[in-house]
Amino acid sequence: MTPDLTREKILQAAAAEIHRQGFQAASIAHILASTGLTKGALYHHFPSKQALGLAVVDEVIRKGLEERLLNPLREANEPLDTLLAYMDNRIRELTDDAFELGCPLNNLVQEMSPIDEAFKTHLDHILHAWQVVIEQALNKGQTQNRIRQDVDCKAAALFIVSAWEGCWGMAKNRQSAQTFRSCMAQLSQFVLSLAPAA
Amino acid sequence: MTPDLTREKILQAAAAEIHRQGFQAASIAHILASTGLTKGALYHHFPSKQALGLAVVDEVIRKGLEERLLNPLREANEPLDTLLAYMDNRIRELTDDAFELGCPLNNLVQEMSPIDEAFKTHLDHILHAWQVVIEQALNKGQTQNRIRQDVDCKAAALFIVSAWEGCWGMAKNRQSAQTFRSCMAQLSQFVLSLAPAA
DNA sequence: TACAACATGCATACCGGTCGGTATGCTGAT
DNA sequence: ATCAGCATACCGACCGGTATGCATGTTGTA
Repeated sequence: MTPDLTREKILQAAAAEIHRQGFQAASIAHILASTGLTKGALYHHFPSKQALGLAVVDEVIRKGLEERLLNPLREANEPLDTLLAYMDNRIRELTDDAFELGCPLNNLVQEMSPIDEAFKTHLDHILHAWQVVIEQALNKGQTQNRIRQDVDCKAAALFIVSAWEGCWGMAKNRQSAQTFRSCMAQLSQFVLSLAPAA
Repeated sequence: MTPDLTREKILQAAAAEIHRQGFQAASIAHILASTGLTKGALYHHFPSKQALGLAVVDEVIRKGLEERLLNPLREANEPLDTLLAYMDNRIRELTDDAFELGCPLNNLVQEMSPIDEAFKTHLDHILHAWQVVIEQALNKGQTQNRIRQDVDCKAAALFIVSAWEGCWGMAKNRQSAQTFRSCMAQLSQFVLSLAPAA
């Protein structure tokens, strides 16, 4: 068993525990119990619980979003279609149990941003990257005349990300994929309402 | 000092502590220290920490929302104007420090809904009442021909509440009233986009 | 009206359990 | 012989909750 694999096991277990309980309520003991490792292993690879949490943010949450959404959007020729298609995919694929625990990113933002500067910074980097990617997608849409020229792409992108997380939050409370579907459909309508009058 | 006043002091202190730290991280000792009271007082008026939290939800958070928004909307002749005016008021009046801690309702929803059934139920009652009030405002707007007849008022109301909380969440992460202003302005645009073509 | 009996409204002291973190020891590879 | 890679044992701090004590009314009874 290589050291890197041990580190990865701890990271994944921590990500799952944090997703379930939140960061503050996440128990080091639970994380270790689910891996079969002990504190020696954890504190060999991570100096503190906070460092472990930040590693989860950067190496699990951020990486996941980059791969699923941000990179495809950056490389797309028709990013507007890619964005709408991705929203549509999420609507169809995510099931009820996905909303039991909510969006890992949104969860940490709500919990940690006001009480931990480092978390706030790392999380905001993700949200900002997300916003910028959507903003550029809207900009490209403007050059293609698929978005009205008077639209403030930066503000619209900020709203889209915010509302997206808001949809997650509502679906999490209802624990209902149907709620998420309905919400995201309205968000799609908002994006479409940015198009020029037919 | 009447018993009711003691209870109220505990409630307010608990609401503030929960707003700052979240429910799970909220410390009974901190709450009591800020009031000058002791555990005897608290456990005389509330059987448990959970009961105290639920009382905060019902008697502080819910009551506040009812008085500020829900009741005025229910009684309004032009609820659509009342809604837009309220959103505008919030945009202008709330300052940066209001977003340091975020929306008390949204905070608890994100933290407690997945891990405590009682919290989930009580919080969902508030969200549902909020949604219904907005839905009825949109319905009234339809009878007044200020909202298109093809609009799904229930779905639109659900999205408005979700996005509203999403705006809070983003502003909380950025700790910026300007972010909230920009976001809520886009939400206003969404509401206006439900109107018939001019 | 006088006094006992009792309940209300707290304060104080204490409990077991869990937390994150550390100091130390062992083991195998280099 | 050294050091990375872990395991084990232990620590003080804090947690929510409880048991008990003690005033201050409030009520029942003669």
